Amino acid sequence: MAETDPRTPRERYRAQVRDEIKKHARSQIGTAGASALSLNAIAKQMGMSGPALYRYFANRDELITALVSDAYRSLADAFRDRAAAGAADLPGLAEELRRWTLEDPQRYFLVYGTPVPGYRAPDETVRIASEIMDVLLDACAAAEAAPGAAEAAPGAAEAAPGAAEPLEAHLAEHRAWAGEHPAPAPALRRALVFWTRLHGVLSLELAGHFTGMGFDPARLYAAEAATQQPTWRGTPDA
Amino acid sequence: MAETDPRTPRERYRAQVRDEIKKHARSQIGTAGASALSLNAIAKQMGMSGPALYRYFANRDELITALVSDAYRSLADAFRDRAAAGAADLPGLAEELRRWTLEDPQRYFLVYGTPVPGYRAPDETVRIASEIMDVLLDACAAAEAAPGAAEAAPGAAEAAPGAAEPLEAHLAEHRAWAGEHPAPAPALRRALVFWTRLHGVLSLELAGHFTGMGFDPARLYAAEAATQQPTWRGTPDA
DNA sequence: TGTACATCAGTGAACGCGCGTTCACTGATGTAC
DNA sequence: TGTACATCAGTGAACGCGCGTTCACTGATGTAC
Repeated sequence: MAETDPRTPRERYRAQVRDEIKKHARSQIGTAGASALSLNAIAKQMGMSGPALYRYFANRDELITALVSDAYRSLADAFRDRAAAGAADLPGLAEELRRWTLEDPQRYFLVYGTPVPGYRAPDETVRIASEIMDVLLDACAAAEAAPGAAEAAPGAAEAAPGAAEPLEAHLAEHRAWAGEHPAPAPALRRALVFWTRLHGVLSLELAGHFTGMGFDPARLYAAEAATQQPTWRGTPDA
Repeated sequence: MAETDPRTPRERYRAQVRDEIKKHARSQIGTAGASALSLNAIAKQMGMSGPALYRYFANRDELITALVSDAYRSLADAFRDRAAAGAADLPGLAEELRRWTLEDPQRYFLVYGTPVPGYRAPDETVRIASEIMDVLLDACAAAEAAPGAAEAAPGAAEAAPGAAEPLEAHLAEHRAWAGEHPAPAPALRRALVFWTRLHGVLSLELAGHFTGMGFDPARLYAAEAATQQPTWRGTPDA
């Protein structure tokens, strides 16, 4: 079962220390904020001298880049795994996003938070972001094809009819972000709306804007996640 | 028309310099990020020595506190003014929020962004936040009473019926955040949903997650803002 | 198997820098008689 | 109106600190013959 590791012991050791550095970096970011990352402080936590870290990362920016890439990667993996398990319907993805976020909020900040001061995200992130979007579009295309989607589609049944159609028309003409995905315009709209609604709850929740309000954000999140699910013919939950 | 200013020339001068410090602080935050605020850098920009700022703010934290309070205050004022002008319907408030946000994005970050490292927001902000919520609840209560609200209310007409009612029930039992406001449960729900949907678009937009996607976030925002508006009896926009 | 050499992880000293903040001061502005 | 005094904005030097990063080095680990 355990495949023979082609790496030399030294390479294994390197990878291990690299991971430990990132682990400490993550925990430091978690308590202090994105831009408050100090190489010297990490080294101290690890019982090493500061300059030792330069064996593993060329400089501070490269460490941050690695953290950002890892964060993107972990979300994309979570989505891909869920899709591979056949549970990539919209509520399933919503649940996965929330789980991923709350399990380790600093990851969320790295990907979706206020951009770090002078830092420019690596190009890799663009590619991973579109992987994530692909899973989402698959789910939306499926939802679109489900019975009941046509009549009960939010665009048609939601309040203020007529507000959604122009958006769909606009998206149909500006679908570069969807890449090669063949999702029809209503699915594109569904994906964006789904995505922004979830982030609306999550971002306010993480920024602490619901603390002291008394209600449970998870309920709000679940309700928002459900808005993009086509209506059943039968009764819900039965 | 110009009322006699009861302040002494010295007091006026103090207020003026204080404002100028905050102005430079804001522009510094805007380009660099929330926690990258340096008193010495501000002083240099103003052609003063660093210690001079201590005549106006006891320390760095007090400056940040002032900036945060100002940001909250300016949004509350914008909402209050809009309400006073009789244009505090939900699309109107959505428009105001977007205008306020894009006019000066650092204000948005100060209020709704990733919390600053070790910084604790002043208690004043809680009070101002509830002022904002009050205007929102007024608008939602009005929307709730509008013709068409009952049938076309998002809770009833949106996809996945049955997902909204439990949320309303939960909110009815946890309405501490609504303060004294007599808004009924559906209005509470409407306010929260409206609010989080707008922030979902804004936060992703400001974090740059729509750049390169090709479509216009303003369209998405407008569509989301319209979801909580009750349907007319007649045809929309006509 | 043993020796000679190369690789490379980690150290400690040092660099220049900018930070928040204090302190004793100077000099201008305002106030009281 | 003029003088004496108090107030207070702003300065310059100094503090200790932690930062990212470089450099020459030591000593352990791995490789080649």
